[in-house]
Amino acid sequence: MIQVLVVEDDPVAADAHRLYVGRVPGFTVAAVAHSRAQAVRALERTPVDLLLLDLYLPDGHGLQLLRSLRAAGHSADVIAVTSARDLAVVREGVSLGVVQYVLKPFTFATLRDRLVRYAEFRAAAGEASGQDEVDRALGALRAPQPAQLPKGLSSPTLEAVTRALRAAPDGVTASAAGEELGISRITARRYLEHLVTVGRAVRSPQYGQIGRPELYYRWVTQNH
Amino acid sequence: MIQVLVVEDDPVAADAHRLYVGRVPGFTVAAVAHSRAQAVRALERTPVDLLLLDLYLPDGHGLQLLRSLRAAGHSADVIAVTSARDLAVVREGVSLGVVQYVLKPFTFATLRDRLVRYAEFRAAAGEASGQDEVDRALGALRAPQPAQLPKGLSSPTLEAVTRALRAAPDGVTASAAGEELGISRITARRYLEHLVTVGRAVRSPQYGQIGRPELYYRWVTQNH
DNA sequence: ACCGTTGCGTGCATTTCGTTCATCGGATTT
DNA sequence: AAATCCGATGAACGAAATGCACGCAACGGT
Repeated sequence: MIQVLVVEDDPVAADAHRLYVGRVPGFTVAAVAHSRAQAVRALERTPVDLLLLDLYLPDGHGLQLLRSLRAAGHSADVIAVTSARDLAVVREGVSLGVVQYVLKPFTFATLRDRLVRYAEFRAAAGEASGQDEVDRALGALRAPQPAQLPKGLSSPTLEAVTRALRAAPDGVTASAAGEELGISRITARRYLEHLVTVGRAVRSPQYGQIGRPELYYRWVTQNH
Repeated sequence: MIQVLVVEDDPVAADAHRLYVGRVPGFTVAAVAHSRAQAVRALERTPVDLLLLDLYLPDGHGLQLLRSLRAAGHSADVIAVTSARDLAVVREGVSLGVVQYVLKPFTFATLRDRLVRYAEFRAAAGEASGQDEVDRALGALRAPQPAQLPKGLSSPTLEAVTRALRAAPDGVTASAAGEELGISRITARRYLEHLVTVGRAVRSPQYGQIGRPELYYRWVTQNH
């Protein structure tokens, strides 16, 4: 369970953040702080893995808090949650170890996405076999999430494909999905691939027969 | 011009890094340090935007240097250049503001790619209009290194074979690997041979029974 | 020296993938 | 109302990844 410290001066927003984090499986809110001083105290009292940090605090800037944190040797990770849109602040944050930067106002889906990505990154352990594995671990953090449906995809078809995929516990091939839905293999593949890039499906080759292996798409159950 | 401090104990490697960085337009080597102490002195003398930091130093770990750097309020960015493959170190580095992680040994193309991406990220300025723009700035640091596989090889299969190989401390034959993964001996052999040419595996014949000796493939743990 | 045995290595058939391009219908503009 | 554009789909066509078949190489035994 990842212990989270929510740092946010606005009581209403702080409460919302607390609720949001609590709704994401694998995360718990260890404490809520409304100022820099409170955050420091909370960090002394309880072990914290992750800070959800607003940058505008009544008694100082969030980056200052972060700097003193690092100076004290604390290595908690940080997701900056702020309305600061200055890219210089983003850069500064990165050099202080900010792993994600979420602009206010944000939806629950956005925050959840970032938290899940962070959990993925955090779960990486052991030895990396090569550069690619290291890159994948880092990439989990920084891959942007395309909010809207890419060009060429329509939501009714996406829903149909999603339904067909979820109904098949052992996965489906693009051809099978297409045949079942009365659409072409090409279209089915487009939507299945979309689901893969969004992280809702995984694909794995199925060997055995002669010829090129078939690609099976499987729905990935979101919750832990 | 981005001022770079190369920190690397091995004089040969340090020189190579110096030359590499110098060859990338927009980057200049401000100084070269062969130890933690030298690095600290160099940082006091000259302004530095970016550290090319080896993590194994004769007088301390690179992450220690980084921690003291942050404590001093220095906000230079860091690209870790090391043979340390422990993903825990990668995580620790991220929380200290490491923006890129390049495994040794690396080619000039790899380093150049990372430097160019970093320059892109650094060039971002002004106000972000929305979350997507922030994500794009951060995404510049992400490395979608396609890791160009030779024709005829697919990455899922390669991963599967790699896993099977790493799981067998005494090595495997192509036939055994194939049977375990549900692929043919031929395919297994293809991927194992690829791993040999890339240097991640070695093969050695196993005599003893009647007939032609079996070829055992063994994972090679790559340290320093 | 020869022979049987066993597994390696490669040309080739096979099947599917992935991409480019044309089509079609609806929305938007003139 | 005509013309135009754009977004979604499918057809066709290489290319790609795999397994089969077969020849050959490397060993122990006689």
